[in-house]
Amino acid sequence: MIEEEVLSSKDDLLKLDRQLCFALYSGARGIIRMYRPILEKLDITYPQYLVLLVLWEYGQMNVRDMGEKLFLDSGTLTPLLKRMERQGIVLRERSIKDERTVLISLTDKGRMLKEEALSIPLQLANNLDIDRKEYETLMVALKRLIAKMNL
Amino acid sequence: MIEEEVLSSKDDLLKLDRQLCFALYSGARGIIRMYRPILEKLDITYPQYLVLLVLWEYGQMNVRDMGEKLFLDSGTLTPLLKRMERQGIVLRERSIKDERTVLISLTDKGRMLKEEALSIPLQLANNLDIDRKEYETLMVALKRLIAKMNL
DNA sequence: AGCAAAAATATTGTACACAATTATATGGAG
DNA sequence: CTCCATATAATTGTGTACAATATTTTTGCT
Repeated sequence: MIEEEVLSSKDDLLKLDRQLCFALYSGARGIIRMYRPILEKLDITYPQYLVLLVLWEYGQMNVRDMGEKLFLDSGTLTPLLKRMERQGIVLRERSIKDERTVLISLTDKGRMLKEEALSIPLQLANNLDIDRKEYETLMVALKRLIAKMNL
Repeated sequence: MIEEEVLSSKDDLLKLDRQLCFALYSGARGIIRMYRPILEKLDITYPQYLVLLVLWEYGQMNVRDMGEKLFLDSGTLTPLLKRMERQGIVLRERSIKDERTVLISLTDKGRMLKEEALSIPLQLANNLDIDRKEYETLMVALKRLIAKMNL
């Protein structure tokens, strides 16, 4: 009996239930799923929402800096930003100072979306039924983890 | 001064730094990025690794049950499992009892991969430099959150 | 038995992610 | 001033995610 437990303990490390990464992975997908119906009303996806968050907070920015904020590369951002440009919520223009860079900025439509977005954080918090303390605890733990990764 | 702070507090809710979802999203991607070089040696991706974890733990299973374990639908799983079949690590066969279902099982190659995978959890824990306690705390918090989502 | 509804998987189409490569522009060494 | 290493985006190719739809099989009902 005891031997059996000892023997099985190595296998336990591979149980799905014990995987921190799977908890993160499914947690992220789950919460993005909760954003979906809300963001659909603004006709944007979650990664597009992240781009807007950055632009609302910092204003005009080139692709590289945007990528540093979101941990995304040009392979992901270029087509994503082109879609947002087609929808008329951002502008993409080559910098005159440095023709290598492309500056991303908000259109009036993009700026106006912020008004509609102001209520989103609260909606999410309500839907998740999470209190301020639990929120902060999880946030701190996640940031400690992220800090340890070589992003 | 005070007014300004009050006025800006609403905006703060939209700051990237305050988004639990972004922390989850980038944390998940960051940790999957740490798995990549390790899983590359086994010639599998992270979602494929999850499929193997399920099969190693539970044995043969149909697509629906696999999807319930991983929160993935057939639209994602079917092509993923076909790729794994081409690589010779799983078998896909229509059930005789119920021709609607497709049973997924491990090949010898798939079973043998488990031996190589046994060291992965420890490698990850080391690379992340996370201790048992912090690990458990984060795990509990994440599971509480996931339980509140309607997956 | 016969048939409509439900169940399981597959397919189609869109949108990320990301590695690897390409194309263009800049800046500095000689 | 020229050339070359570096920097920045874009492109290409592969692999997920997921909504919506289609296909096939089973089940429940009369």
